[in-house]
Amino acid sequence: MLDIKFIRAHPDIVKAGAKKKRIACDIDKILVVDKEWRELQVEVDGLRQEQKSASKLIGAAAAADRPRLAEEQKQKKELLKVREVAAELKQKELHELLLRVPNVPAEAVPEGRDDSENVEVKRFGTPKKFDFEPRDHIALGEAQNWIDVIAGARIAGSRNYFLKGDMSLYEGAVMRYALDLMVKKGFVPLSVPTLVRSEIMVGTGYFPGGEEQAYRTDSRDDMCLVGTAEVPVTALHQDEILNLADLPKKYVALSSCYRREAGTYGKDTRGLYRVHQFQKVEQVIVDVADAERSIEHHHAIVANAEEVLQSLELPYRVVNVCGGDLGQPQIQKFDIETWMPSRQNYGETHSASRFHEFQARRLNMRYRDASGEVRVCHTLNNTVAASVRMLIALIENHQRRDGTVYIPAPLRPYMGGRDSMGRALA
RNA sequence: GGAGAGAUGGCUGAGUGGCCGAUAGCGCCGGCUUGCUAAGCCGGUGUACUCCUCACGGGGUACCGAGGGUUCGAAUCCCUCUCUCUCCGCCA
Repeated sequence: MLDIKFIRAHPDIVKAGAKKKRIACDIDKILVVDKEWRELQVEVDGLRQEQKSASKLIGAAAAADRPRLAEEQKQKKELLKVREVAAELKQKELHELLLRVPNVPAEAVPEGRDDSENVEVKRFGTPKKFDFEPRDHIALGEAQNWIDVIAGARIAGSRNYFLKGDMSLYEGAVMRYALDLMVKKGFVPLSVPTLVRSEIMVGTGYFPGGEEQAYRTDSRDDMCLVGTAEVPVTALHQDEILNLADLPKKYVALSSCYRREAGTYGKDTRGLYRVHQFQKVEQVIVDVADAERSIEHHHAIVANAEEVLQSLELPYRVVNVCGGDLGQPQIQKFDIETWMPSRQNYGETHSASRFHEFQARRLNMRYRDASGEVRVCHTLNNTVAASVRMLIALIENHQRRDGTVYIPAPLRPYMGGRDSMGRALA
């Protein structure tokens, strides 16, 4: 959420930002509602003041006079009540409008309509040329009895799956490797709730707007399954005023992630590229409101993810996501796309977002700066490793002619020291 | 799931209808004092919104878990909800 004061002072910047993101947003209406609300609030405050001072006089008055004075005061309550209700409704209207104002994208965000206009900023490694016809992860997984999408669909519907045998272990290996790497870098590991209140989804910027993408329980509980550990981790310090000395907060969390993938029928239907549930290790940083530092953090969390991919010998590229492909909350986003032979293309495996104070303001997450002033924090996050997409990249890129799969060195300790898995196929 | 107790400022903890945005202690900040790793004394110390002011600063309103209600007036009384604790039951 943007600061209403910022919108008042710089409506043109906010409008230009929304335009760059291709998000419709009526800023002029917000300014009108804001003005109306403030006028009502001033009136209500004045009426309350009168009412309070009158009440004090009644308290001080002789007992005999009180009933008469109270009766007089009762008459005056009506106007106050009417104006209070009006001010409250107006404030609510303003708040709901503000929740939908997109964050202003950074200068460095390229212009563009959709992901086809994202700008590649880095490429690492070279897609391997196979001297045999490589299998895609499904063919390989089914042949090795590692993946069962038929059973997944039977048990849980389409876009669900079972990982079996070594693939189940391999998923754990990748996750644990990613987690351990981040802990070595000083990130504090967290185990988090994945079923959260709706207000947390609002606080992190997923609602309003993203309701269709989240699984929700029925009205008995009205809870939401998170699509990423970013949600509970970022919200950990909701409503707190943090100590400057404790910042930055760096967290890493492994969690299950749940996504409805509404509106994706017919897209990525084969295989495990787009699924409803997966495992992910996520990195989150909460720090002071300093744009330069946030940019440094942004580059650092991208570098952390690159380190994972490089050490696992996977070719990838980094793209600077264009305005039209940015979500409402981000000020800038870098996606990392890893080479996937079955797609003959790079596929998104990581997403590094910088939010400025957008999330922290919604979550009311603040800190006291060196001068004692209370300020809203900045937040960032990035994937470290997301399970099925990483597994796709790993087994497709590292497959051999005979159907066995090479295990990169960092994962071997987590796989009983083996450098290969799978049996030779005919 | 049943019964009971509770939720107050950074922390501890008073406060059962007006003198309470809130006693006190701790912590923190500033100053004074004493030559001795520390103590004492004095003062200050919440957040948000808003109005006035170029500004320094000042005024107003709201907030005692959340939301409603009663009342001229609510931290205090009533209702609902959330959370915490204790006991019982059930259970991974």
